[in-house]
Order: sequence, then C-alpha cells, then structure tokens
Amino acid sequence: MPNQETFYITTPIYYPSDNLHIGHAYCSVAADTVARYKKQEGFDVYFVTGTDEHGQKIERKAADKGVTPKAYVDEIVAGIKKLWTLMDVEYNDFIRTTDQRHIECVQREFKQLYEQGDIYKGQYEGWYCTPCETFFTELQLKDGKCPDCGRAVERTTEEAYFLKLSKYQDWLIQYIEQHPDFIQPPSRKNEMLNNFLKPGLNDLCVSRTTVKWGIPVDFDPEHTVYVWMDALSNYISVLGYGTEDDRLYQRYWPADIHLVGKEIVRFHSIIWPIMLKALGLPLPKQIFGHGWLVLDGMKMSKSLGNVVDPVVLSKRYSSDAIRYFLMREMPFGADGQFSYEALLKRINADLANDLGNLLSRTVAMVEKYFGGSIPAPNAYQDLDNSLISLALATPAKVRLQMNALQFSAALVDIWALIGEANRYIDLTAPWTLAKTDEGKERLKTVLYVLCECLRYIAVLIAPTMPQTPARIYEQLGIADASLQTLASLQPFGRIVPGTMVKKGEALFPRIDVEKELKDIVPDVKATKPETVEAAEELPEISIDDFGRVQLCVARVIEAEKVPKSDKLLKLTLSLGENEPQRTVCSGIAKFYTPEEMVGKQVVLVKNLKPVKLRGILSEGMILCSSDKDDKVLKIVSPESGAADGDIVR
RNA sequence: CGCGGGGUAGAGCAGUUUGGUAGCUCGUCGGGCUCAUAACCCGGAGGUCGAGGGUUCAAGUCCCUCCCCCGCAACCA
Repeated sequence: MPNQETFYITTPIYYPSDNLHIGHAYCSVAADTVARYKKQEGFDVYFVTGTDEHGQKIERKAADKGVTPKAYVDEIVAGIKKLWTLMDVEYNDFIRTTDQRHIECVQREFKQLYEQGDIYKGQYEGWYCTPCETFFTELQLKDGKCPDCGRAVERTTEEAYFLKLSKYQDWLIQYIEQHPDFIQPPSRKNEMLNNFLKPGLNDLCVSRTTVKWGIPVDFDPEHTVYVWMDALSNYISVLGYGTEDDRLYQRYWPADIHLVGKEIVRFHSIIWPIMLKALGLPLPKQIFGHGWLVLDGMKMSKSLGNVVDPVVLSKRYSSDAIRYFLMREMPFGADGQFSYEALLKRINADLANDLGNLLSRTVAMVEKYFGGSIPAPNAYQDLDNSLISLALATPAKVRLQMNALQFSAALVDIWALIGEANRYIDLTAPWTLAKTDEGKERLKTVLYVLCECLRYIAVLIAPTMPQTPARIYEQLGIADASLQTLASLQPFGRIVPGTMVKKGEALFPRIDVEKELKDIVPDVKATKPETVEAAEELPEISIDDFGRVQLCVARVIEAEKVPKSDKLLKLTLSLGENEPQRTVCSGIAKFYTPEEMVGKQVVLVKNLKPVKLRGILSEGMILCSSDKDDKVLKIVSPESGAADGDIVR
C-alpha cells in the first residue's frame, strides 16, 4: 500500500447560497467517475469536494432568513451531502471553509506571505454601494450600478492587503508555456495567456474590512481574508498542510487534477499557482476546465427559472441513468445541451434497449436452453473470435479515453462492444441452434461468450455507473469479487462454466417518452419569465437633490468612433462661446453614426465627475432615452431655438 | 483587425493533425428475426460539409477573404 501510486482529484468547492443544480452535479459526477476509474486501475485515490461558505451573499441571505450565516450554510451543506450520497459521489473528505482546520491553514498562509513580503498593505479602490455595504469591482457592476440592488455606487477607497501577483507573472507565463498539459483543454490555456497573463497582472486584493463573514486576518483583525485566497486554499487545508499531522499532504500533494468549471479556470490557473509558488509548494499537475450544461442554449440560472434539479431526476430515474447521461451526452470540455427529451431517449436507447435488453435476452436464453447454467464453450470460431478480440481490446481503448477525461468517448467504446454483442446474437441465431443437437453444442459457445462479454461490460461501466454492475453480476450469478475487476479482463474466459444465472428485473425499464415528458417536464417555457426584474423604483428625492445635477444644452461639433470599442463614440461638445469645449464618451455607437451626431444639440450632465473611458477622459454624459433592454436608444434634445450652453432644469 | 471555440442530413455530434468514395446516434421509411424490456439485426431516403475565391489529378480536410453563433475580455458617465 505505501508504494502504491497516488492520485488526488478535486472538485471546486461549491458556494452554498442555494441548493445545487444539475451543472454542479455534472462536475462532481465527472470527478467521481475519474476517481472510481483510477481506483479500478489500482491507484491510491484521494477525492475531495466541499463548500466555500464565506462572503457577503451568504451573510445577507442568512440575515434575510433571520439565522446566523453558519446555521444557514449548515442546512444547505446537509442538502449537498445528501445529493452526493444520492448520486453516489463518493468523496474521501468534505472540506468546508468554515472548518477550524481550514481557517487556521488560511491564517498561517496569510501570515507567511505577509511576513515574506508577498502580501502588502495598500489602498483598495472600488465601487461601493452604501445600502448593501458592499464593494464591487468595475466588472461586477451591472450597467454601472450595484449588481445586487441596482442602485448607484460610488468610488471609494479602503485599506486592504494585496497579493503580489505581478511579481510572479513572468515565472507563471513561462511555467504554463513549458507545461502544455497544465491547463486543459488547450483553448483555455490560450485564453489565459492571451487575455490575462500577457497583458499583465494586477496585484490581487486579498482582504476586506467591510466583509465580516469570513476568516479574520489574525494579526490585523479588522481585516477579513477575501474570497479566492480563502477558497483556493481548501485543496491543501483539507490535507492538513502546515499542521503537525500532515501525512495526507505529504502523500497526496500535488493534486493530479483540479476539475473546475470554465468560469473559474482563471483563478485556478493564475492565482492558485502564484499562491503556491509564493508559499514554496509544488503546483497541481493539471487544471481541467469543463464546459457548462446549457438548457435551450442558455446557461442555467436561477433567475431564468430554468434550473434542473438533480435530486428530482435521480429519484425519478436512478442515479446511474443520470450519471450515464451526463457523462455520455457531452464531450468533456465543451458545453453540452441538456434536455429532458435527450435524457429520456438516451436512457431508452442505450440503457434499456442496448444494455438492459442484451442482459435480459442472454440470461433468458441460458435459462431456456441450459436450465440457467452457463455452459462450457467449445472451440471458438471466426464469429466468436472477432467479438472476443473486440472485448479484449476495449479496456485499453477505455483507458486511453478516461485518462484524457473523455468520458463520452470511453462510453462510446464500451457501447460498441454492447452493439457487437447484440449483433452477434442475430448472426448466430441461438433459437435456430437450439433446435438440433449439433446446434446445441455450438450454442454453448455462443452463450458462454455472451455472458463473458456482459461481465466485461459490467466491469467497464462501473466508474460511470456504480450501481448497475452489481445487478448485472447478480443476474449472471457472478459472486466472486475477483471476477469484477479490471485485472480480471485478461484473458477472456474467466467465468466458470456451470455458474447459475438468475433472471431479474429489467436493468432499466423502458420509458414512455411522450407521456413522461408531459408528466415531468416543468413547463420551462411558461416559467421562463420575460420580465425577470421589473425596473426597480428608486427612492424619492427632494428638489434639492435634483438641483445638484447641473444640466445644459450642448452641440456636437465633432464625433468619432472610439477605436477598439463597440459602443463608444467620442463627442466634442460646444457649450457656447464663453465655455471651453468638452469631450464626452457616450455609449451610443450602436445607434448613431458619428456623421449623424455632428451638429445635433444634446443635453449634457455638466457637473458629473470626469472618468477615463478607453483611455479618453470623458467630462460629463449626454442624456438618452432607452427601453428596458437597451434595444432602442434616442438622444434627448431640446426643441429648436435653444442656445448652446443654456441651462436645463 | 482583443482572445478563444464553433457553423457537416430533421435534431445532437465525429471526421479536419498525416487531402483520396461523407460517418455515428436519435428520428423517419422498408425488410428480417422471435431469444429479449414492441426490444434486437439489415437496408433505404435525407447533406451544394456557413459563403466566395485559390492551390491540387483530387479539399469537409491546405491557403485567402467574408458572414453568422457562443464564451471570455473590454465596455456602455
């Protein structure tokens, strides 16, 4: 055991602000499938999942419910663990960022990095939403407003700690280029290099004073460790890194695979390696970014009301069926379509018709023609040999695909064997053979070969479908565990003749798709809310408030497209003889050409704080009307007769 | 010219590295079989391989140009 090769695989730690949907299940099932496969291959596997429980969103959700954040997440986490049990996701450990072991680990790391100068204290500048008491980055803002409440935000600064990403940038670029397998699939690697690393990294803000629900910086308790530094550390805190008993860490780190969604590849392939490098620790061998399950071409999300609940699905069909579908339907790495129709068709075609029926007809024939006792084969003929050689070749094919995380392709290879076995029955026509004595001798070989193929199939599907193999072995009468391993697939013919089969229930009963679709499918189309959020009403303001906004008439004297921007026009405005001209960038390029803007009179917000947009200083903004979806946009202009510079009120 | 992915039969996809009769699953039509979960097996119909141009004896595959979709980034004062 101590010399056994190890394999450490992780899922992301999920954010328990709500119950998980099928997309999360997809990721965990994939990780579990790999873990099981590697165990089958004889690796000493360690598989970890968990939850990322800190942050404002949870703090607020808990407050809304009138419970403590911990109580709130406890409940969700219990649900998540139940889900994994239900779906046979068999992890070795479940790390919660609220675990004491994790908290201490993060604090130690933080302190070490601070002491060695990789974390320093600076000023964080961001957009602050006062009612929500939250900082947002430029990116998080929605239409320049608070993404949570939709109200205006203001530019503010606070004291914060920063991680020196910039210091390690060149090293990381080189590392990624020298280790082509580090970020997979390759498209993601290119994305990281071109979009983030090569343009240059900004140091990362790793603490907040406004967030309280998090891990305190122990030497400066005003500060809370912020998001990624907290979350990413889970992969080593769960192994006891830095504690007295760090045997797991010693044994399993570095991880073989961090399986993550494509939206967080960035953090795992930039921040995490830099953290580890700074700590002097080895890097994980691979970050694999998988795609999303999309429903009707849209990303699944609560607000769209198109969330698919894995609990409902697993209970209604069987976790094996759902797992099979998830792993079979999408090429891993790319986005995949989810639809109930596709799910049900897969279950019927692949599981009920091909696999289930193959077992059913084989066992039935052994019972009918040989009283349930698997006969000893006679000499193999060409037909037998071609099926046998396919069976023998399949494990290697599967191995190749599984090691590349191509689950779908691996299952296709297994199903090719199933298909050949079904064909074999047709070609050998056992029902005809059974009619003569000579034929019956031949039939012994045919049925033996079929049973043995089914055993192969059961072994090979086990990582994806943990429940089904036992049901196949039971019907085949195979009780010997040593005949249920990958190793037992060499040589062909390990089933002991005389083994008694026993017909059981259908492995996967056929589903009446039409009827089922009517029954189960929540009317996604109907619940897809067109008006997801009604325009939020702003609070009343006084005339004085309004008076603080200085508006005036201005005339466009020059207009040009801002390079590299889809939406911006750079306008030069005249405010009359006595005022200097102003430059304003306006997001109207999709609606107005520069030519048609020149000469137009517009209404300018004169005392707006200037900002740089695309490197151009914009001194004010011009008023426009637009519909809810920003599909229609019209400049607000005074009627003719107004002079440039006139006040608007 | 921001980066990346994609556009192949009604649907979902493979094939593009190393040019050489366009393939798989589902659906559809016809046939076979009766061991089996009305399952299984065989065959047919259905494709200008996003558009245009080029290289070549030969292009889904190589080169150029363009269009469309998606993701990321940027950005909408």
